[in-house]
Amino acid sequence: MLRMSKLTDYGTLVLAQLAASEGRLASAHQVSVDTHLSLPTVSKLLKSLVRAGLAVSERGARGGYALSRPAEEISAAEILDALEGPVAITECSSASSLCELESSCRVGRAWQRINVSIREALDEVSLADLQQPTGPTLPPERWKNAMRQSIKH
Amino acid sequence: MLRMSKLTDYGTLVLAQLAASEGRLASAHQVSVDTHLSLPTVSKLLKSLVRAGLAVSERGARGGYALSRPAEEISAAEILDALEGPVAITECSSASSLCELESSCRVGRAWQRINVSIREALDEVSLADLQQPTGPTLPPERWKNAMRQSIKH
DNA sequence: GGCAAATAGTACTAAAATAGTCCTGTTTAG
DNA sequence: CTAAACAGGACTATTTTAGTACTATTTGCC
Repeated sequence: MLRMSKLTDYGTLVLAQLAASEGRLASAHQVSVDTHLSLPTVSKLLKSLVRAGLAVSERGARGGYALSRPAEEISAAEILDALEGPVAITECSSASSLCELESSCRVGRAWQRINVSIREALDEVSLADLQQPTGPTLPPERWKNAMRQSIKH
Repeated sequence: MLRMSKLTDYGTLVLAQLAASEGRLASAHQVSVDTHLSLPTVSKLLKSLVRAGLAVSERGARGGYALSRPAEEISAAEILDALEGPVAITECSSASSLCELESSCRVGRAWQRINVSIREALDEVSLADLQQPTGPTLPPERWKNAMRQSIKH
């Protein structure tokens, strides 16, 4: 269905929460309470985000997490990269013997072009945009459509 | 990793094969041989494609499959819709109680905006484009980059 | 110094989605 | 009437994902 995993979805909430905490450090526990996500899950996500460089941490008592950069400078593409690895529509059309067929390799390349388009779209949206939907809004009809699509199945 | 399923990848090969057969009907067996995919898998895919309206079938001896329309008129978006259901980055940010937090719902909406961008990208590429990579090609460096991304992990 | 509050890292389990196969039925040309 | 071919559904195995638990390390504070 070309969807991102739940963890990535949760991760966005966690990042949004950190963004809302401004300069202060937020503990995993605090984020867990604020987002209504379980502590182990939040903890796991925060660790990944630190490793990916989107968040910074301080250890010990009074420690916690914060964004490594302003929300405006964190793109949706980076969030996906951090939590599900690099965006890649196809897996290079599967290394197997298939690649001996020209047609298959051609197909693989074309999907890669699509991949680039998607990546560009993701690069243009920042965490700040994800928080504040006061940006350029779509006409109601299109919203409804998009919603219906995402709901059924 | 925001990738499409293997079946969708295979499905593209199958469609490309049908496109290559021009007006003639191709049997599932023939497509299986040409694409190097197993017969049951090809068969399953062709059935889905017919149900989705991308291919037409004729039953009985001498029956087989063909595209329902010229390859130029079949978009990548339709292929994904047919084989993995509607493209939807998030699942409406998961129906649960989370939606009571304003922040979460906001986040959900923003992902939907990204969703629309992706869909637009997918609408612009046709099956014919997927077959013939002689379209506007990207500079080598970008290709390499995209490749590296899709290979590792 | 020692305790409590934190993060870091890793390993494991359970659940869900995916891929792949098989079987049984129906259609149709020869 | 038989063989070739599609239609539909059910089932199994594999893989991925989600979620949890455990242990180690760091650091502030009394």
